[in-house]
Amino acid sequence: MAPGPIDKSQVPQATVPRLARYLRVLHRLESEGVPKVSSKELAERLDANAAQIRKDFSYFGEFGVRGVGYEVEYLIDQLSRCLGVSEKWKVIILGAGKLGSALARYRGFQEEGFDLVGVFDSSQRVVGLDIDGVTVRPERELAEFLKDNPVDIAILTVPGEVAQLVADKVIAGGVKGIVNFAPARLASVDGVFIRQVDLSTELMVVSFYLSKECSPR
Amino acid sequence: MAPGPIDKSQVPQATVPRLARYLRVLHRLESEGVPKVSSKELAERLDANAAQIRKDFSYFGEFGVRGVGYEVEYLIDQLSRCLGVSEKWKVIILGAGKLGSALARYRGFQEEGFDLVGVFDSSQRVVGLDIDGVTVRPERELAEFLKDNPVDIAILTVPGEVAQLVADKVIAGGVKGIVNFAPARLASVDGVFIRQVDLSTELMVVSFYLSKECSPR
DNA sequence: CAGTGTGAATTCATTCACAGCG
DNA sequence: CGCTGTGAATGAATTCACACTG
Repeated sequence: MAPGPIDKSQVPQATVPRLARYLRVLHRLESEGVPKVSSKELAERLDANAAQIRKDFSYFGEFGVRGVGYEVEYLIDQLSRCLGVSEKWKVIILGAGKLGSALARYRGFQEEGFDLVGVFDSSQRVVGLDIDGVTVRPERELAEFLKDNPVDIAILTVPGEVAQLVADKVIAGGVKGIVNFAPARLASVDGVFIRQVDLSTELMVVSFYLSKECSPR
Repeated sequence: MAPGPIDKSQVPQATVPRLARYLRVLHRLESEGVPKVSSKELAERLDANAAQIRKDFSYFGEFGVRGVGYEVEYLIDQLSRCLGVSEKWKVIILGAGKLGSALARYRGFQEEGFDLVGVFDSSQRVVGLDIDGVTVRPERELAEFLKDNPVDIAILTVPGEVAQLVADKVIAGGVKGIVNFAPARLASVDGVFIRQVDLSTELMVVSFYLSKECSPR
């Protein structure tokens, strides 16, 4: 498989977040000094199906050695490249409330090729604050900032009512990817990838499975 | 359909988070004073497929009127009941770092039947702090707290290294649902529902779709 | 021979299309 | 008539099972 550049639209959508999880486990294995791993061992760590893991890899190439398994370091390199995390992405965070500043400090982002270059907020109360070395800027400077500093990805942690407004601004400024934590569906735009993350939905999913039955009426 | 209590294991897993999103849109419609809505109108608001929405509802009952549509208020009641959010769930948050306290303050949780009854942290630096009326308790008091105050759902916002440890403690204390924000897969336990939420995975998914191709080697 | 890579089989999810009802 | 509710058709994702290789 994979005799040349891969067409990403051929990769099942469900595969993509799994690749990220494989990568995390592999990093852990690497830090434990484990040199190689089989799909079966990976599957146990992830409680997943070994065939699923192999198939997921197969969309991108042949990364293993038959009868042996996968070399951890090599597999990390390959998956990182496939996921695009070996490139350096410029990221900004819109909204420096609790969630925004939690994300700004989150180490996982910085470690995986995401370079936080700005945090913006419209409230005077937080503008000027320093979050782990990044100063919170006033939102009215956003458009100008984007002119001078091309940004790839915007993380939206603004209130739902202004999410679409802010999204429009960053898209106008050339941002090509958005992770939206605001509880508001954003209008889709050609050439811009939008990922919706819904914290309260997660709680409701848990409550669904906890409430034992659902008697009608 | 649905002549009696519904068997939740019959409901497609993909349906559950969608119900939560339907509910949010319906609440918005309600606050706009809209009395009824068709599956087509809902679909437009959500950019989803109208048949999908009707089918999702059909797992739980017949909520609409043929030729007319759905009464907004009635539908909210029904879906809330199906999702279990009309029950009152006792929730604790483990880990009062930035993310934990962001979630503690998040209004959406409180509004939808989730009652935050405690926040715990192991660090002296945050124990005793007040987060919107809830005091951060020392984690060593967790087991005792759970004995006196039954808790349904635990939100884990602790570092990945201690996530399993903390999860074991809350499960021992009778918690039946966990939303885990720590980047660590938790061992599954019978009778305990665990939902993994992965913030850095979301960023990687975006980076995947942004990086235009993935040339091998 | 152990473990990958992958067609084929299966399961799960979405969408279509229309009968049936208010 | 218009819109729901739902079997049937399609499509996507997962799992099986085994040929193949180092």
